[in-house]
Amino acid sequence: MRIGDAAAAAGTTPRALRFYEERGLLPPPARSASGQREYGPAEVARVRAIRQLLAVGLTVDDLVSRVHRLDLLSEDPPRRCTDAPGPETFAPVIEARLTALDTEIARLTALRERLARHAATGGANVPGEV
Amino acid sequence: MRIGDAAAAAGTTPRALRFYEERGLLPPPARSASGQREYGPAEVARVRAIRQLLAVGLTVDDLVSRVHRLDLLSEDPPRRCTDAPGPETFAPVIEARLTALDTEIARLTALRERLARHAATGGANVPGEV
DNA sequence: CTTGACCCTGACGCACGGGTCAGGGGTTAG
DNA sequence: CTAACCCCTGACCCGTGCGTCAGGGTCAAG
Repeated sequence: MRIGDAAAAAGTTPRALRFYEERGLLPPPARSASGQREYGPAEVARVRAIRQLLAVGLTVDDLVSRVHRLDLLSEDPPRRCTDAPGPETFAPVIEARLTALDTEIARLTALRERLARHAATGGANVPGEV
Repeated sequence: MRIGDAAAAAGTTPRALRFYEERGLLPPPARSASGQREYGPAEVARVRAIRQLLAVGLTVDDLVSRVHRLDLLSEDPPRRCTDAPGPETFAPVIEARLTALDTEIARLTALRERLARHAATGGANVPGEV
């Protein structure tokens, strides 16, 4: 499978695949004699796993730090009783991400409050920063 | 007053003042013979107004679109019964900003939910997008 | 006069996940 | 053989509000 089909199979674009590879999320794939990337079902599954984790709010760097666990997620039967703790390995980054999200949500909510008050009062004074 | 003092008086930096000027939020100030910017109390007040609006969540572009109303806000006695509707003039952008904030908050909240579920279930499947 | 603090313009950096050329080569059906 | 489509690498673009050099003039005090 060449990059276009692999990307389509994983629900993304060739550019994204090259990007993941460049960032170290995908191992350098096999190349055809003329230098074109060749992908198999395993890499497509891995890309799916990457996309799920990204969609859920993790960043590329989060994944890079745990890249060695990505394979565990790409396998169809989630046999997570082998020896590795399975997806829980992502717990630390997920925790951190949750905290960051909470902080950001709180910040935006406070901002929203202030903006609403600002609109209501006519915008004279806002407490101020430092 | 030169730029450093003006910036300090407004609670910001020289770079920010040049930036506002470049973006059209501040009119080009008077210059000394040697080309240095000269500011008076009026511009400092205007910068304060700009900073308040930014702090409240509006963007520079929001302000640019209503730049002609900034002067009204910079005056000390909020005489908003002259002829212009006063700060309410910012209502449209504030509305838009509130909507944008709500959307963003909702997005992050949903993300947080998904991430939390992902962590709880062990990260097997996330519904997916298109 | 010299020093140190301030000012000038112009231009790149940042965080994020790719999008979008540009210029050149591979591949395959008709 | 050729059109039409795919792939390659390298490099710039987006949005936000400035921060931070770089290289060079200006100003006030000692």
